[in-house]
Amino acid sequence: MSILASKKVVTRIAPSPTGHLHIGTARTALFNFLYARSRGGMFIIRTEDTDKERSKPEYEQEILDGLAWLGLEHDAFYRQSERSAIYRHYLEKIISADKAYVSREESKNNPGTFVEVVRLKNPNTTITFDDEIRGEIAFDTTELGDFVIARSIDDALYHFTVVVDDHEMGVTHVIRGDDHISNTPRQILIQEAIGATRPHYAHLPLILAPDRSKLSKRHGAVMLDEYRKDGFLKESILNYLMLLGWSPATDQEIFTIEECLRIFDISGIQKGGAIFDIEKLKWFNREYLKHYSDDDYARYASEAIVGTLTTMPQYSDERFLRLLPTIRERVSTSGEIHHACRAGEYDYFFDTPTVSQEMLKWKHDTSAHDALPRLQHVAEFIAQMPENVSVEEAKNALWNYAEEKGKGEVLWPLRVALSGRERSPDPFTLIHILGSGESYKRVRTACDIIRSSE
RNA sequence: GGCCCUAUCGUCUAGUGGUUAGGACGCAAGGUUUUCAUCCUUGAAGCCGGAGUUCGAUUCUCCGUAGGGUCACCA
Repeated sequence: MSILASKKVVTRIAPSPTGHLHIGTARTALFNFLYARSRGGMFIIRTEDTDKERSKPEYEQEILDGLAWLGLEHDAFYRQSERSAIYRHYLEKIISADKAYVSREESKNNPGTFVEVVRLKNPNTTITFDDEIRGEIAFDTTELGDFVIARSIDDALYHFTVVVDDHEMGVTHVIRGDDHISNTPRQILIQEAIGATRPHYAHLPLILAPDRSKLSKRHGAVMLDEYRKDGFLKESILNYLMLLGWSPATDQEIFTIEECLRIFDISGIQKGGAIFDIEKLKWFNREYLKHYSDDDYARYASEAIVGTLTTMPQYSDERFLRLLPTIRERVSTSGEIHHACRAGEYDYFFDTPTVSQEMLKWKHDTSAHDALPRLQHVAEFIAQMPENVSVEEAKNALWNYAEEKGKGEVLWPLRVALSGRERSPDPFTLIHILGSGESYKRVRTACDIIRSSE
């Protein structure tokens, strides 16, 4: 093993706190985290806040919170705004080595005023680097010219600070988005000027919108926080992001973070960009939610329901707890529960529904009156059930009668009488959730409605 | 436009110089003790195009085409 290969791996995520935590930043962080951790290395977070105008502390906080929520723990944290002395040191060093120079010119930001920017002396060579994902990439740097690396001796710019920091922090692997490929040659030029060793580069394919352009706000939710608020679990997000642009070369799709750590390798990273598919993310979320205990799911769901129902069920409300399995098999996220509640989807479990005659008909060419004797009979069965009747008990009590009279003839009007809806869980489940007393009342009400039309 | 990158079902992907090109999401049909959902089964759906190398290219090479990224005193 060579000296270089045995060197401790150091990776970093270098977000600029100029906006919310983007889902793509989260994925880049994940890959950096996995690569470092799977090799016993270090994972650094470095806030690149050299743009004083656009950088905001609250964005930095959100980024840190988001990554912590995902469980991507870092070994070190740096803030570029606190490192200007270091940048100045390197700037002075390369200026005196005649590899960069101060140039007095008219400010582009403030026309009319003059500033002393620092420009790198471009040796005008062709830079070739080996990308771990794409192989060899060559650039002719002539067209870059003597580009600006600092607004002033005390105010270094992005390309310069990145190179100095990666060098100072011993970063061995720069794993970042595809959009940085064209930045790489100029950063290598700076490395050579300050005498830094070149790190390994791995440029990740971008996360794309459905139209194959770079995923951005106009495509909908791109912030990690939005998914978090919608009730996506960190496990689902991590698992989905992991498989977006990376493959283990097996059919396995569900991974714990420990498994990811064991099998992750750069060689499995795709070259082409990957479209973000919310449907697949939802599927992952359902999968992970399946492992929740009833109690955990109750907590998860009740948070989404707060304030959405006309009659607010308490966490301890028995009826609400009995309803949960039904909700669970119908939604992917707590956000969906929230929307369904707001749309009144679950109101009939807590408030008496309005039952229409038309809907009580099993077949359109029949009359609602045909349902009357069935419902009256069913009401008698229900009257004999215990209040906390189970789904099985309800079914056993009614099944023979339903078979005898025709399942649709009995079960359809019963289900409508209980729910007031075209679509709902089956009547036995409804009786169980509502309780036999409430169920009896609703069936009697439906009978009254039919009679009142005569 | 210059430079750079990419190309297997709609989407995420596996894979090979000779395969019935595999899986997952989604979709469709059928079934699971009426509807919805769940679950099960089945199905439709793909190698961007053209040359070249080769006995044989989805796979290798070149050229197109398409898409994307990037061209700041932002990061």
